[in-house]
Amino acid sequence: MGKGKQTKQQILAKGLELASETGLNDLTIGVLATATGMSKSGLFGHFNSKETLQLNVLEYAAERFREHVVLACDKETRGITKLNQLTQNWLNWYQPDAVTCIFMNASIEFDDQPGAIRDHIESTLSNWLSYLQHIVSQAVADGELKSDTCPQQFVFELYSLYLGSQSLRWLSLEDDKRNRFKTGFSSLLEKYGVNN
Amino acid sequence: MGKGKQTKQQILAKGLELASETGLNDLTIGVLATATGMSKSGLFGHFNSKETLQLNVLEYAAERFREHVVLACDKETRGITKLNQLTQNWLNWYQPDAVTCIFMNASIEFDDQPGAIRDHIESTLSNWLSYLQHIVSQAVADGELKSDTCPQQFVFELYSLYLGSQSLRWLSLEDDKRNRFKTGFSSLLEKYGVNN
DNA sequence: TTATAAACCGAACGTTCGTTCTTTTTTGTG
DNA sequence: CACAAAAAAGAACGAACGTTCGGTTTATAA
Repeated sequence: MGKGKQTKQQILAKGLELASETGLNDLTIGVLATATGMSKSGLFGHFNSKETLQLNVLEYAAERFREHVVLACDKETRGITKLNQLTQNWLNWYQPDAVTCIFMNASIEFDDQPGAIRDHIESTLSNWLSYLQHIVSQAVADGELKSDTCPQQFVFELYSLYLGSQSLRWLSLEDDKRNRFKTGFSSLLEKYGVNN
Repeated sequence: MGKGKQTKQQILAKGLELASETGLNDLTIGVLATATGMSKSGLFGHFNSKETLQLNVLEYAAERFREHVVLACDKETRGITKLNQLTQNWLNWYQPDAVTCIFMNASIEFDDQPGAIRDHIESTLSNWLSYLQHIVSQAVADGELKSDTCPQQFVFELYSLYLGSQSLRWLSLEDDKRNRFKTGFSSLLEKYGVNN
Protein backbone atom coordinates (compact mmCIF):
# COMPACT_ATOMS: atom_id res chain seq x y z
CA MET A 1 0.00 0.00 0.00
CA GLY A 2 1.47 3.31 -1.13
CA LYS A 3 1.85 6.34 1.07
CA GLY A 4 -1.30 7.94 -0.28
CA LYS A 5 -3.63 5.06 0.47
CA GLN A 6 -2.01 4.63 3.84
CA THR A 7 -2.63 8.13 5.16
CA LYS A 8 -6.04 8.07 3.53
CA GLN A 9 -6.97 5.09 5.67
CA GLN A 10 -5.72 6.90 8.77
CA ILE A 11 -7.81 9.92 7.85
CA LEU A 12 -10.91 7.79 7.37
CA ALA A 13 -10.36 5.93 10.63
CA LYS A 14 -10.15 9.19 12.55
CA GLY A 15 -12.98 10.60 10.47
CA LEU A 16 -15.26 7.73 11.38
CA GLU A 17 -14.30 8.19 15.02
CA LEU A 18 -15.19 11.88 15.01
CA ALA A 19 -18.30 11.50 12.84
CA SER A 20 -19.60 8.79 15.14
CA GLU A 21 -19.47 11.24 18.02
CA THR A 22 -20.62 14.50 16.52
CA GLY A 23 -22.33 13.50 13.29
CA LEU A 24 -21.31 13.54 9.65
CA ASN A 25 -22.07 17.21 9.12
CA ASP A 26 -20.01 18.42 12.04
CA LEU A 27 -17.05 16.49 10.70
CA THR A 28 -15.14 19.57 9.66
CA ILE A 29 -12.12 19.47 7.37
CA GLY A 30 -10.19 21.77 9.67
CA VAL A 31 -10.97 19.73 12.77
CA LEU A 32 -10.19 16.46 11.03
CA ALA A 33 -6.92 17.92 9.73
CA THR A 34 -5.89 18.95 13.23
CA ALA A 35 -6.93 15.57 14.64
CA THR A 36 -4.74 13.78 12.11
CA GLY A 37 -1.84 16.23 12.37
CA MET A 38 -2.20 17.44 8.83
CA SER A 39 -2.88 20.72 7.08
CA LYS A 40 -6.32 21.49 5.76
CA SER A 41 -5.17 21.57 2.16
CA GLY A 42 -3.08 18.44 2.55
CA LEU A 43 -6.06 16.51 3.80
CA PHE A 44 -8.38 18.12 1.30
CA GLY A 45 -6.20 16.89 -1.57
CA HIS A 46 -7.19 13.31 -0.83
CA PHE A 47 -10.86 13.97 -1.52
CA ASN A 48 -11.24 17.26 -3.43
CA SER A 49 -14.61 17.93 -1.84
CA LYS A 50 -16.25 17.53 1.52
CA GLU A 51 -19.00 15.41 0.07
CA THR A 52 -16.47 12.89 -1.24
CA LEU A 53 -14.89 12.82 2.20
CA GLN A 54 -18.25 12.10 3.79
CA LEU A 55 -19.01 9.38 1.26
CA ASN A 56 -15.63 7.77 1.86
CA VAL A 57 -16.21 7.83 5.62
CA LEU A 58 -19.54 6.10 5.09
CA GLU A 59 -17.94 3.46 2.87
CA TYR A 60 -15.22 2.98 5.45
CA ALA A 61 -17.89 2.58 8.13
CA ALA A 62 -19.73 0.03 6.01
CA GLU A 63 -16.54 -1.99 5.65
CA ARG A 64 -15.95 -1.94 9.41
CA PHE A 65 -19.59 -2.88 9.96
CA ARG A 66 -19.28 -5.82 7.61
CA GLU A 67 -16.10 -6.90 9.34
CA HIS A 68 -17.32 -6.67 12.90
CA VAL A 69 -20.89 -7.78 12.41
CA VAL A 70 -21.34 -10.01 9.37
CA LEU A 71 -17.97 -11.66 8.80
CA ALA A 72 -17.33 -12.14 12.52
CA CYS A 73 -20.17 -14.68 12.67
CA ASP A 74 -19.69 -18.39 12.53
CA LYS A 75 -19.85 -19.32 8.85
CA GLU A 76 -21.64 -22.59 9.49
CA THR A 77 -24.60 -21.16 11.36
CA ARG A 78 -27.94 -20.00 9.96
CA GLY A 79 -31.45 -19.24 11.13
CA ILE A 80 -32.04 -18.20 14.71
CA THR A 81 -28.53 -19.05 15.83
CA LYS A 82 -27.07 -16.71 13.24
CA LEU A 83 -29.68 -14.11 14.09
CA ASN A 84 -28.51 -14.17 17.68
CA GLN A 85 -24.89 -13.81 16.66
CA LEU A 86 -25.63 -10.97 14.29
CA THR A 87 -27.69 -9.11 16.87
CA GLN A 88 -25.00 -9.48 19.48
CA ASN A 89 -22.35 -8.08 17.11
CA TRP A 90 -24.71 -5.40 15.88
CA LEU A 91 -25.23 -3.94 19.33
CA ASN A 92 -21.51 -3.53 19.86
CA TRP A 93 -20.11 -2.73 16.47
CA TYR A 94 -19.65 1.00 16.64
CA GLN A 95 -16.97 3.24 18.03
CA PRO A 96 -16.52 3.24 21.81
CA ASP A 97 -16.98 6.99 22.28
CA ALA A 98 -20.04 7.16 20.05
CA VAL A 99 -23.44 7.60 21.61
CA THR A 100 -25.25 6.65 18.45
CA CYS A 101 -24.48 4.41 15.49
CA ILE A 102 -23.22 6.57 12.64
CA PHE A 103 -25.74 5.15 10.17
CA MET A 104 -28.66 6.02 12.42
CA ASN A 105 -27.17 9.44 12.98
CA ALA A 106 -26.58 10.06 9.29
CA SER A 107 -29.93 8.69 8.19
CA ILE A 108 -31.63 11.33 10.30
CA GLU A 109 -29.21 14.12 9.42
CA PHE A 110 -29.70 13.57 5.70
CA ASP A 111 -33.27 12.36 5.51
CA ASP A 112 -34.33 15.75 4.21
CA GLN A 113 -31.55 16.50 1.74
CA PRO A 114 -31.46 14.34 -1.40
CA GLY A 115 -28.10 13.58 -2.96
CA ALA A 116 -25.29 11.10 -3.14
CA ILE A 117 -24.90 10.84 0.62
CA ARG A 118 -28.54 10.11 1.21
CA ASP A 119 -28.51 7.51 -1.56
CA HIS A 120 -25.48 5.84 -0.04
CA ILE A 121 -27.06 5.60 3.39
CA GLU A 122 -30.27 4.33 1.90
CA SER A 123 -28.59 1.51 0.01
CA THR A 124 -26.39 0.54 2.94
CA LEU A 125 -29.34 0.41 5.31
CA SER A 126 -31.48 -1.37 2.77
CA ASN A 127 -28.79 -4.00 2.19
CA TRP A 128 -28.48 -4.67 5.89
CA LEU A 129 -32.22 -5.05 6.39
CA SER A 130 -32.48 -7.31 3.35
CA TYR A 131 -29.74 -9.49 4.76
CA LEU A 132 -31.57 -9.76 8.07
CA GLN A 133 -34.76 -10.65 6.24
CA HIS A 134 -32.86 -13.35 4.40
CA ILE A 135 -31.73 -14.88 7.69
CA VAL A 136 -35.26 -14.72 9.06
CA SER A 137 -36.51 -16.48 5.92
CA GLN A 138 -34.00 -19.22 6.59
CA ALA A 139 -35.35 -19.63 10.09
CA VAL A 140 -38.85 -19.92 8.70
CA ALA A 141 -37.75 -22.45 6.06
CA ASP A 142 -35.97 -24.47 8.74
CA GLY A 143 -39.11 -24.60 10.83
CA GLU A 144 -37.64 -22.48 13.62
CA LEU A 145 -40.20 -19.73 13.16
CA LYS A 146 -43.89 -19.93 12.37
CA SER A 147 -44.56 -20.56 8.72
CA ASP A 148 -46.71 -17.46 8.37
CA THR A 149 -43.99 -15.18 9.72
CA CYS A 150 -43.53 -12.03 7.64
CA PRO A 151 -39.75 -11.45 7.47
CA GLN A 152 -40.18 -7.76 6.73
CA GLN A 153 -42.41 -7.24 9.74
CA PHE A 154 -40.02 -9.25 11.91
CA VAL A 155 -37.02 -7.20 10.81
CA PHE A 156 -38.98 -3.98 11.21
CA GLU A 157 -39.66 -4.82 14.83
CA LEU A 158 -36.10 -5.96 15.42
CA TYR A 159 -34.70 -2.79 13.89
CA SER A 160 -37.12 -0.73 15.94
CA LEU A 161 -35.82 -2.30 19.11
CA TYR A 162 -32.29 -1.44 18.01
CA LEU A 163 -33.28 2.18 17.48
CA GLY A 164 -35.02 2.27 20.84
CA SER A 165 -31.99 0.85 22.57
CA GLN A 166 -29.79 3.56 21.10
CA SER A 167 -32.18 6.43 21.51
CA LEU A 168 -33.04 5.70 25.11
CA ARG A 169 -29.57 4.86 26.33
CA TRP A 170 -28.85 8.40 27.39
CA LEU A 171 -32.06 8.43 29.35
CA SER A 172 -32.23 6.15 32.32
CA LEU A 173 -34.61 3.84 30.50
CA GLU A 174 -31.95 1.70 28.88
CA ASP A 175 -28.85 0.73 30.82
CA ASP A 176 -25.52 -0.80 29.90
CA LYS A 177 -26.86 -4.32 30.19
CA ARG A 178 -29.15 -3.51 27.26
CA ASN A 179 -31.84 -5.20 29.26
CA ARG A 180 -34.85 -3.68 27.56
CA PHE A 181 -33.54 -4.56 24.13
CA LYS A 182 -32.75 -8.10 25.19
CA THR A 183 -36.18 -8.56 26.73
CA GLY A 184 -37.83 -7.21 23.61
CA PHE A 185 -35.74 -9.40 21.34
CA SER A 186 -36.54 -12.48 23.39
CA SER A 187 -40.27 -11.87 23.29
CA LEU A 188 -39.94 -11.21 19.57
CA LEU A 189 -38.45 -14.67 19.07
CA GLU A 190 -41.15 -16.09 21.32
CA LYS A 191 -43.93 -14.40 19.43
CA TYR A 192 -42.83 -15.75 16.07
CA GLY A 193 -41.50 -19.02 17.46
CA VAL A 194 -43.07 -22.40 16.75
CA ASN A 195 -43.24 -23.38 20.42
CA ASN A 196 -46.45 -21.52 21.14
CA MET B 1 -50.58 40.29 23.50
CA GLY B 2 -48.12 43.05 22.66
CA LYS B 3 -46.32 43.41 19.36
CA GLY B 4 -43.20 41.81 20.76
CA LYS B 5 -44.80 38.59 21.91
CA GLN B 6 -46.81 38.44 18.72
CA THR B 7 -43.90 38.49 16.30
CA LYS B 8 -42.01 36.20 18.63
CA GLN B 9 -44.72 33.60 18.24
CA GLN B 10 -44.56 33.98 14.47
CA ILE B 11 -40.81 33.50 14.58
CA LEU B 12 -41.14 30.38 16.69
CA ALA B 13 -43.84 28.92 14.45
CA LYS B 14 -41.68 29.37 11.39
CA GLY B 15 -38.64 28.22 13.36
CA LEU B 16 -40.35 24.98 14.34
CA GLU B 17 -41.35 24.48 10.73
CA LEU B 18 -37.80 24.88 9.45
CA ALA B 19 -36.18 22.99 12.31
CA SER B 20 -38.54 20.08 11.75
CA GLU B 21 -37.27 19.80 8.21
CA THR B 22 -33.56 20.46 8.49
CA GLY B 23 -32.78 19.97 12.16
CA LEU B 24 -32.24 22.33 15.05
CA ASN B 25 -28.62 23.04 14.21
CA ASP B 26 -29.28 24.02 10.62
CA LEU B 27 -31.88 26.49 11.84
CA THR B 28 -29.80 29.52 10.98
CA ILE B 29 -30.60 33.00 12.20
CA GLY B 30 -30.12 34.47 8.75
CA VAL B 31 -32.38 31.89 7.10
CA LEU B 32 -35.03 32.25 9.76
CA ALA B 33 -34.87 36.04 9.43
CA THR B 34 -35.39 35.82 5.68
CA ALA B 35 -38.20 33.31 6.12
CA THR B 36 -40.01 35.66 8.49
CA GLY B 37 -39.26 38.80 6.49
CA MET B 38 -37.10 40.34 9.18
CA SER B 39 -33.52 41.47 9.51
CA LYS B 40 -30.99 39.28 11.27
CA SER B 41 -30.44 41.75 14.07
CA GLY B 42 -34.14 42.41 14.46
CA LEU B 43 -34.84 38.75 14.94
CA PHE B 44 -31.77 38.27 17.08
CA GLY B 45 -33.01 40.92 19.51
CA HIS B 46 -35.82 38.64 20.61
CA PHE B 47 -33.49 35.97 21.89
CA ASN B 48 -29.99 37.45 22.30
CA SER B 49 -28.36 34.12 21.52
CA LYS B 50 -28.88 31.22 19.20
CA GLU B 51 -29.08 28.77 22.06
CA THR B 52 -32.00 30.69 23.56
CA LEU B 53 -33.69 30.63 20.17
CA GLN B 54 -33.25 26.87 19.97
CA LEU B 55 -34.56 26.39 23.49
CA ASN B 56 -37.60 28.54 22.73
CA VAL B 57 -38.30 26.54 19.58
CA LEU B 58 -38.16 23.35 21.63
CA GLU B 59 -40.52 24.80 24.23
CA TYR B 60 -42.83 25.91 21.46
CA ALA B 61 -42.71 22.41 19.98
CA ALA B 62 -43.52 20.90 23.36
CA GLU B 63 -46.56 23.14 23.66
CA ARG B 64 -47.77 22.14 20.21
CA PHE B 65 -47.14 18.51 21.05
CA ARG B 66 -49.15 18.79 24.23
CA GLU B 67 -51.97 20.47 22.34
CA HIS B 68 -52.18 18.05 19.44
CA VAL B 69 -51.41 14.83 21.27
CA VAL B 70 -52.31 14.98 24.95
CA LEU B 71 -55.06 17.57 25.24
CA ALA B 72 -56.74 16.45 22.02
CA CYS B 73 -57.69 13.16 23.67
CA ASP B 74 -61.05 12.45 25.18
CA LYS B 75 -60.79 13.53 28.81
CA GLU B 76 -62.96 10.72 30.10
CA THR B 77 -60.95 7.86 28.67
CA ARG B 78 -58.13 5.93 30.28
CA GLY B 79 -56.21 2.69 29.88
CA ILE B 80 -56.00 1.04 26.48
CA THR B 81 -58.59 3.33 24.92
CA LYS B 82 -56.53 6.37 25.84
CA LEU B 83 -53.37 4.61 24.72
CA ASN B 84 -54.92 4.12 21.30
CA GLN B 85 -55.96 7.75 21.09
CA LEU B 86 -52.54 8.99 22.19
CA THR B 87 -50.73 6.75 19.73
CA GLN B 88 -52.93 7.89 16.88
CA ASN B 89 -52.27 11.55 17.66
CA TRP B 90 -48.61 10.88 18.28
CA LEU B 91 -48.05 9.49 14.80
CA ASN B 92 -49.49 12.58 13.18
CA TRP B 93 -48.50 15.42 15.44
CA TYR B 94 -45.55 16.94 13.66
CA GLN B 95 -45.21 19.39 10.81
CA PRO B 96 -46.43 18.26 7.38
CA ASP B 97 -43.12 18.83 5.57
CA ALA B 98 -41.04 17.19 8.26
CA VAL B 99 -39.56 13.78 7.60
CA THR B 100 -38.74 13.21 11.23
CA CYS B 101 -40.21 14.36 14.53
CA ILE B 102 -38.14 17.27 15.82
CA PHE B 103 -37.58 15.67 19.22
CA MET B 104 -36.16 12.53 17.68
CA ASN B 105 -34.05 14.67 15.38
CA ALA B 106 -32.80 16.86 18.20
CA SER B 107 -32.17 14.01 20.62
CA ILE B 108 -29.73 12.50 18.13
CA GLU B 109 -28.19 15.81 17.12
CA PHE B 110 -27.44 16.75 20.72
CA ASP B 111 -26.85 13.37 22.33
CA ASP B 112 -23.13 14.07 22.36
CA GLN B 113 -23.05 17.69 23.49
CA PRO B 114 -24.10 18.36 27.08
CA GLY B 115 -25.81 21.64 27.86
CA ALA B 116 -29.14 23.35 28.28
CA ILE B 117 -30.56 22.05 25.00
CA ARG B 118 -29.71 18.47 25.75
CA ASP B 119 -31.20 18.81 29.22
CA HIS B 120 -34.38 20.26 27.77
CA ILE B 121 -34.81 17.43 25.30
CA GLU B 122 -34.08 14.89 27.97
CA SER B 123 -36.72 16.21 30.34
CA THR B 124 -39.32 16.61 27.60
CA LEU B 125 -38.76 13.07 26.36
CA SER B 126 -38.67 11.73 29.88
CA ASN B 127 -41.95 13.43 30.74
CA TRP B 128 -43.65 11.97 27.70
CA LEU B 129 -42.45 8.45 28.42
CA SER B 130 -43.46 8.76 32.06
CA TYR B 131 -46.91 9.83 30.99
CA LEU B 132 -47.22 6.83 28.70
CA GLN B 133 -46.08 4.58 31.52
CA HIS B 134 -48.76 6.09 33.70
CA ILE B 135 -51.44 5.22 31.15
CA VAL B 136 -50.10 1.70 30.86
CA SER B 137 -50.21 1.37 34.63
CA GLN B 138 -53.85 2.36 34.52
CA ALA B 139 -54.55 -0.35 31.97
CA VAL B 140 -52.86 -2.86 34.24
CA ALA B 141 -54.80 -1.64 37.27
CA ASP B 142 -58.04 -1.85 35.30
CA GLY B 143 -57.33 -5.44 34.36
CA GLU B 144 -56.90 -4.64 30.67
CA LEU B 145 -53.31 -5.80 30.63
CA LYS B 146 -51.62 -8.69 32.37
CA SER B 147 -50.89 -7.97 36.00
CA ASP B 148 -47.18 -8.70 35.60
CA THR B 149 -46.80 -6.18 32.77
CA CYS B 150 -43.76 -3.94 33.18
CA PRO B 151 -44.88 -0.47 32.08
CA GLN B 152 -41.34 0.64 31.33
CA GLN B 153 -40.72 -2.34 29.07
CA PHE B 154 -44.06 -1.79 27.39
CA VAL B 155 -43.34 1.85 26.70
CA PHE B 156 -39.82 1.04 25.57
CA GLU B 157 -41.20 -1.30 22.93
CA LEU B 158 -43.91 1.14 21.92
CA TYR B 159 -41.42 3.97 21.60
CA SER B 160 -39.12 1.71 19.60
CA LEU B 161 -41.89 1.03 17.12
CA TYR B 162 -42.41 4.77 16.80
CA LEU B 163 -38.73 5.29 16.04
CA GLY B 164 -38.77 2.45 13.55
CA SER B 165 -41.79 3.89 11.81
CA GLN B 166 -40.06 7.23 11.39
CA SER B 167 -36.65 5.91 10.50
CA LEU B 168 -37.87 3.48 7.88
CA ARG B 169 -40.44 5.68 6.25
CA TRP B 170 -37.98 7.01 3.68
CA LEU B 171 -37.08 3.47 2.82
CA SER B 172 -39.78 1.42 1.18
CA LEU B 173 -40.18 -0.62 4.34
CA GLU B 174 -42.77 1.63 5.94
CA ASP B 175 -45.49 3.17 3.82
CA ASP B 176 -48.02 5.90 4.35
CA LYS B 177 -50.52 3.54 5.89
CA ARG B 178 -48.04 3.04 8.74
CA ASN B 179 -48.83 -0.61 8.39
CA ARG B 180 -45.75 -2.01 10.07
CA PHE B 181 -46.17 0.22 13.08
CA LYS B 182 -49.84 -0.66 13.37
CA THR B 183 -49.13 -4.36 13.14
CA GLY B 184 -46.40 -4.08 15.74
CA PHE B 185 -48.59 -2.07 18.06
CA SER B 186 -51.43 -4.56 17.75
CA SER B 187 -49.24 -7.51 18.58
CA LEU B 188 -47.82 -5.51 21.47
CA LEU B 189 -51.31 -5.12 22.92
CA GLU B 190 -51.94 -8.79 22.26
CA LYS B 191 -48.74 -9.86 23.97
CA TYR B 192 -49.49 -7.97 27.15
CA GLY B 193 -53.24 -8.43 26.92
CA VAL B 194 -55.26 -10.55 29.33
CA ASN B 195 -57.01 -12.51 26.57
CA ASN B 196 -54.19 -14.99 26.07
C1' DT C 1 21.26 8.25 -8.20
C1' DT C 2 18.39 10.99 -10.47
C1' DA C 3 14.11 12.46 -12.61
C1' DT C 4 9.20 12.55 -12.16
C1' DA C 5 5.17 12.41 -9.89
C1' DA C 6 2.68 12.28 -5.70
C1' DA C 7 1.97 14.20 -1.20
C1' DC C 8 1.82 17.96 1.63
C1' DC C 9 2.02 22.70 3.38
C1' DG C 10 1.00 27.81 4.06
C1' DA C 11 -1.48 31.53 2.76
C1' DA C 12 -5.30 33.43 0.96
C1' DC C 13 -10.07 33.65 -1.29
C1' DG C 14 -15.14 34.41 -0.84
C1' DT C 15 -19.11 33.09 2.18
C1' DT C 16 -21.69 32.42 5.97
C1' DC C 17 -22.05 32.11 10.71
C1' DG C 18 -23.39 34.37 15.44
C1' DT C 19 -23.04 38.60 17.56
C1' DT C 20 -22.44 43.70 18.64
C1' DC C 21 -23.01 48.14 17.82
C1' DT C 22 -25.65 52.60 16.36
C1' DT C 23 -29.56 54.53 14.34
C1' DT C 24 -34.28 54.67 12.83
C1' DT C 25 -38.99 53.30 13.11
C1' DT C 26 -42.89 51.71 15.52
C1' DT C 27 -45.63 50.98 19.56
C1' DG C 28 -48.05 51.87 23.74
C1' DT C 29 -49.39 55.30 27.27
C1' DG C 30 -50.24 59.64 30.14
C1' DC D 1 -50.53 64.78 20.79
C1' DA D 2 -46.27 64.05 22.81
C1' DC D 3 -42.85 61.27 24.57
C1' DA D 4 -40.50 57.35 26.49
C1' DA D 5 -39.87 52.55 25.61
C1' DA D 6 -39.80 48.79 22.72
C1' DA D 7 -38.95 46.80 18.19
C1' DA D 8 -36.62 46.55 13.99
C1' DA D 9 -33.04 47.79 10.66
C1' DG D 10 -28.32 48.50 8.87
C1' DA D 11 -23.64 48.00 8.91
C1' DA D 12 -19.82 45.83 10.56
C1' DC D 13 -16.89 42.50 13.43
C1' DG D 14 -14.11 38.19 14.10
C1' DA D 15 -14.21 33.43 13.41
C1' DA D 16 -14.86 29.23 10.83
C1' DC D 17 -16.26 27.14 6.78
C1' DG D 18 -14.95 24.75 2.04
C1' DT D 19 -11.95 25.56 -1.57
C1' DT D 20 -7.99 27.25 -4.62
C1' DC D 21 -3.31 28.09 -5.74
C1' DG D 22 1.80 28.13 -5.83
C1' DG D 23 5.56 26.31 -3.93
C1' DT D 24 8.13 22.72 -1.15
C1' DT D 25 9.02 18.31 0.55
C1' DT D 26 8.80 13.38 0.09
C1' DA D 27 8.16 8.99 -2.10
C1' DT D 28 8.64 6.04 -6.14
C1' DA D 29 10.52 3.95 -10.16
C1' DA D 30 13.95 3.97 -13.99
